[in-house]
Amino acid sequence: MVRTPVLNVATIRRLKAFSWATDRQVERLLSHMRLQYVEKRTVLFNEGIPSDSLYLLVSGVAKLSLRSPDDERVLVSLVAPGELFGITSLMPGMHRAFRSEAFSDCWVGAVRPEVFVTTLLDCPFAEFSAMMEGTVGRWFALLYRYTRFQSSSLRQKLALALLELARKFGVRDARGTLLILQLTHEDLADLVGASRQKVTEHMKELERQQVLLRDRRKLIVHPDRLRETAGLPPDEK
Amino acid sequence: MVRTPVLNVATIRRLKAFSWATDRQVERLLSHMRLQYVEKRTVLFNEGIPSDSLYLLVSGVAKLSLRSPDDERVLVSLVAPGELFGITSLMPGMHRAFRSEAFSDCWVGAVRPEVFVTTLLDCPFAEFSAMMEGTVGRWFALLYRYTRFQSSSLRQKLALALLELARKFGVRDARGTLLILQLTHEDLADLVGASRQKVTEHMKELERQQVLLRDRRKLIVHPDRLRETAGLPPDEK
DNA sequence: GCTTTTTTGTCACCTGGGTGACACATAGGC
DNA sequence: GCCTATGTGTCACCCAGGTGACAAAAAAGC
Repeated sequence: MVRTPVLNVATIRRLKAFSWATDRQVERLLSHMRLQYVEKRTVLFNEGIPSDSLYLLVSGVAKLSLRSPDDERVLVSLVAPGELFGITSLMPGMHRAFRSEAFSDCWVGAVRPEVFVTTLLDCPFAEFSAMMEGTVGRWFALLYRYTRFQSSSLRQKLALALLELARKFGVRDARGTLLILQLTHEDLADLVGASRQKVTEHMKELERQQVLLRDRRKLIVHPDRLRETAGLPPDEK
Repeated sequence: MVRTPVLNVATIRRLKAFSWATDRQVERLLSHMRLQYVEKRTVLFNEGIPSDSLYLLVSGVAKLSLRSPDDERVLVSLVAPGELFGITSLMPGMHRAFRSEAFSDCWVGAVRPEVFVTTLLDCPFAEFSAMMEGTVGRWFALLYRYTRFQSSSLRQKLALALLELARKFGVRDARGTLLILQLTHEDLADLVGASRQKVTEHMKELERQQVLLRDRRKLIVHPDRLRETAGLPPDEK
């Protein structure tokens, strides 16, 4: 039998994440928090599902991970008691980036992100959320790329990096997506953490496979084929 | 001679980052924005310095990078026109995580983060900022670790990962910092993106070098020595 | 245009870390 | 306590990608 932990205002206020909140705020937040016991190895949420709750780890250890195309597991982070997680729920329309499961038996508190924000900050959730997207959205995208890098070959990393560049700097063109950027192979090498020479080799190979082509020093890429070589599902939207 | 770009309310509102703001808000923000021309290769800010401005890239391309201990450069991200960057300024007391320089000639707008937040969200900056730290702070720490991973050997990655774990799960102990966590070598391998076998080898070696020791299945680490093997400066605070 | 500098392409060679395989140690389960 | 499952330690072998070196091609200066 497991004893429900005591979750009172004083306990919460001791956490770094809430040290600046008033008693009233913490009280209100607590009244909206659903506390649940999660047994070791149980999955709390999976990658890709809509992100509609914010979690507070009360006790135990939680784990954020992802499964790469070739089924390698990447352990992104271990969550310590007192930490908030499931943070994608603070950005509009986001899906879970990582899978979360209990690394040990845990007590977890869940709140709706709207309640969390309006309680602690009293400003409309929609605005806060849009603000987050416009500011830390990039961090998130970067984190996503780097976690994927973890279990990728150089070729896949290049494809991943080029996809990101195409999203940011690409314009439609008869032959594909034109990157309006003068990138040297050395820049690409620094971006994917590889040597200049190997990048040259792989870029040549990608050209041969018609995944991309070059017009003088401008790149024209084919996003669909890039997704394929990166080992991603064939376009999500 | 370079012509100053036109920066009016209509232009700004077309950007994704501000699409949800009112004309009044954008107007007010613009009146507080210092516009500057930055020539290619010029450094806008360096890693480690206090973070007191938020930037909007008006035109051109900016670059976020970092220099690892062994002087390898890591290109973290290229910033496209319309994007905000220098986002650490939204978290309390943070220093710049990356160096930013102009990848091409750029026009850049700078605002104080307080003005940015209070104008667009009308809630006190201190609260917003504390909120950011408690929520996306972890993302930031992760991003930081992953960018460092980029140019590290397995040994260094392990040291980096163990340092992070020590910060989260460590308690002082006569012999060092005890990790209150049952971690298998496989967990560590997933965390640093390596094979279980090599992790075993390196852990043994780190034990031999007295960087860490094991008491049954609990780890006791020596943060100073870990920093050293990770190639970090000898403790920042 | 010509010259200098920067990029690209391609070698041959080396090494860190992945893989598979297996013996041994440890920790739970009951 | 014994048995089984899980974790650790250590091989021998292989390969992706790093390194250095150099030639050819493009760009940039002037």
